[in-house]
Amino acid sequence: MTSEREIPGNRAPTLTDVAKLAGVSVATASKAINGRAEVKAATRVRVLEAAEVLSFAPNALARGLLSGRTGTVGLLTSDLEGRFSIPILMGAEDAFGAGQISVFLCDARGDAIREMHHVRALLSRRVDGLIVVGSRTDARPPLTGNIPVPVVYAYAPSADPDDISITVDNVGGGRLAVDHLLACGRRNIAHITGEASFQAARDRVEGATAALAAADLSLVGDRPYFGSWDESWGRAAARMVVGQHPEVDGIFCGSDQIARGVLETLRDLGRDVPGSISVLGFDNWEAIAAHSRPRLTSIDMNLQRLGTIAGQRLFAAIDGVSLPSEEFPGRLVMRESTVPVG
Amino acid sequence: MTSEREIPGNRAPTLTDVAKLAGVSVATASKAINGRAEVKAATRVRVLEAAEVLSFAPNALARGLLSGRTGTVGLLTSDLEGRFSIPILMGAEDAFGAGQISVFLCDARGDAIREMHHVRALLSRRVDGLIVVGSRTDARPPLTGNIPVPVVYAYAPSADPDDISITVDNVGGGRLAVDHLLACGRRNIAHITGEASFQAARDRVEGATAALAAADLSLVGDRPYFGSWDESWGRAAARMVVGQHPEVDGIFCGSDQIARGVLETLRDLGRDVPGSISVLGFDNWEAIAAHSRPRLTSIDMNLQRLGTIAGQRLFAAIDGVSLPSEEFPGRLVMRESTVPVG
DNA sequence: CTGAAAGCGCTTACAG
DNA sequence: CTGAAAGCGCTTACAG
Repeated sequence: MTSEREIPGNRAPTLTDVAKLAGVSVATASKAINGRAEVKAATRVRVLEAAEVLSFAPNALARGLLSGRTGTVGLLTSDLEGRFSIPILMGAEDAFGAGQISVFLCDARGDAIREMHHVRALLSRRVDGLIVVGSRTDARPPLTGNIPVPVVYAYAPSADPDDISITVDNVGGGRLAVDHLLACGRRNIAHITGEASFQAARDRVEGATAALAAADLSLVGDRPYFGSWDESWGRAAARMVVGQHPEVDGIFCGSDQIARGVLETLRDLGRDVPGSISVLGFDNWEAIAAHSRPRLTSIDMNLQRLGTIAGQRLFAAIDGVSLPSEEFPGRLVMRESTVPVG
Repeated sequence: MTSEREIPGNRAPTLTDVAKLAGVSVATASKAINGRAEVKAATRVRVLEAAEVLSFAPNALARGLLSGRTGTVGLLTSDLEGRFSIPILMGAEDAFGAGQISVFLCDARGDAIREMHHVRALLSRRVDGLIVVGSRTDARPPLTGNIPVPVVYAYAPSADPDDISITVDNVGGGRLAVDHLLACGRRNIAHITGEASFQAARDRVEGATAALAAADLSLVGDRPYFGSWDESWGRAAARMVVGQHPEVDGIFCGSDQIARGVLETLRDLGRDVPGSISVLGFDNWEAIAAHSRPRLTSIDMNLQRLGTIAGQRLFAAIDGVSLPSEEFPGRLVMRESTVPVG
C-alpha cells in the first residue's frame, strides 16, 4: 500500500514537493535522491521517506534537458508485419531493457517519406541513437539528412560501407545447409528457393554451390530453382524436380514454407522423408517447421541475438566507441526431416 | 542538400542559435516558428530560413517540460513473440502515427516485476497515457500503484470493470463461425479447439453452442473437443471425430493451426473438403490459412483495428473524454474450405 | 553538510 | 510587431 497525499492541482509530485515535505532545500533533496555522498544519513532518510510518501518519480525530461542525454533510443522498422523484424526488435529491447534506456518504436511501412517524418520526430525528442531494422537483407539507402546521433543498421545493411551494419551471413547459411546434407550422406542435392530478386536468395545459392563444389559436386539440375517463398511453389517445384531428376536425395529449401510444400508433395508421391530424401528448410519458423510431418530440420539465423548485438553496438557508439560492422552466422536446428544414411 | 553550419561544441542547434542567426530575440524566433500571428511576415521568413540553414529541430523535452504534455505514449506488451500483439501494436501505432505522438515500446515478457519496472520508467518519462496489450483474452490484474495517466487495456481486459478495455468478442466469433457452417447447409458440426484454460476457447464454445441451439441442434459428440492449439491435436482429434461420428459434415476449429491439422487428416482419409465436409479456422493467420489445401476459410478478429480503436480511446481519455469499454466483433474470411451444399 | 543561484531549451504573459 | 523576464523540474558548481 502506497499512502497517497494531495498534491495541489493534481499534478505529478516534483522535487520541490519532496523537499518541502522533508523540510530541506531542493538542492539537498536532489543530492539525497541521487545518492551523492555529501548528505547526512538522517537527512537522506527523511528525503527518501518523503519521496516514497508522494510516490515521487524524477522528471526524466528535466534531467535530459540538463544532461544532454535522454536515455532513449529510436527503433525504426520498415514493416512490423514481417516476421523478421520482431525477433530483432525483441533482441534490441533486451539489450536496452536491463539498463535505463527506453525505446521509441516507429514503423515506416516501407515508405521513405514516413521514415523521414519519424526520424525528424525522434531527433526532436533527442534520442541518443537509432537502430534501423530492414525487412530484407538487400542493402538499403542510408538515412538522409543531418543525423547528429549514432545509427546502427540491422538485418538490411546500409549501402554506405562506412555505416555500422549488423547482418545475417546468408552465404554461410547456405553452406551450413548443404554441408549438413552432405554429412547425412546425400550426394544429389537440389535447391528450391524464393525470388531471385532477393539478395538473401542469391547469397544462399552462392553458399550452397560453394559447399557442393568443395565436394566436387554441383546442384541437381545444375541450377537453383527460383520461384516464390511460399508453399505452393514448394509443392510445384518438388514435383518437377523429382520428375526430372529421380535420383535426387536431398532438397535444400530457401524457406520453411517452401520446405513445407516440398514435404507435402513428397508425401503425396509416396517418397520417404527422411529415409530416401532429406529435406532442409530455412528460417526455423517454429509454427511452420515444428509441426510438419516429419518435423523440419532448418537453419536458424539467430535474429534475436542479432538484435541484441545491434543494441550493444549502438550503446558503444553512443559512448564514442565505434565497433565495426558484423555478419552473423546461423545455426542448424535438427528435427526429423534429415538423417544420416548408411 | 541541406547546407551545414558549424555550431560551437557540435551540439544540436537551439532556438538561441536560430534567433542569433536571424538577428531577433528568442521570443520572436519562437513565435515565428510556431506560427503565431503577431510576427511580421519578413521577420518570420528570416527566422524560418535560419532554422532551415541550421536544420533546427525544436527540443521536445523543453517543450514537454513547459506544457506538461510530452506527446508520448507507452505501449506495454506482455509478449512480442505472440502473433496477437503485433497487429494490435501496428494498429495503435497507426492511430498515433498520423499525429505527433511517439510510442515507447516495452515488452514485459509476461513478468509482473518487469512490467512494474517499465511502468515506473514510463511515468518518469511523463508519458501522456498507457496502452496495455495482453497476449490472451483472459482478464488480467490492473496495473498497480499510483498511475496518474489514462490507461487503456487491449485484447486482455483489466479485471477491474471500471477500467477501459478494448477486447475481442469471442462469443460472437464462435456464433459467426457456426452460423456460416449452417448457412452452408451443414447440420452435423463438431468443434475442435485448444486448451480449456483459455477464456477464448470457452467463449467460442459458448457462441458456437448458442448458434446451434438456435437451430435446434447441438455439437457432434455433444461437447467440444478441447486439446492444444496446434496441428498435431487437429490431426489426432479429426481422426477420432470422423471415426466416432462418420456423419460429421462441418468442423469448426479453434485456431487455423488446428484446422490445418484437421485438413491433413481428412486428406489422408480421403474425405472431400469442402465437398463432403466443411472446415473453418480461427485467427485468419495468413501464413497458415492461405496456403493449405484447400485454402482455409477463417474468422478474423480484426486485431489491427482493435489496436487503432485502443489508440483512439487513449487519445480521448487524455483529452478528458472517457469512452466506455468495447467488445470487438470478428469477420468471416471465405476461402475454399467451406462451400454451400445443395 | 546545506542551500541560494545559475542554467538546460523552450514558451508565454507582459511591457514597450 | 518585438524583446526582457519569468518559469517548467531538475542538477551542479559554489558559498557558507
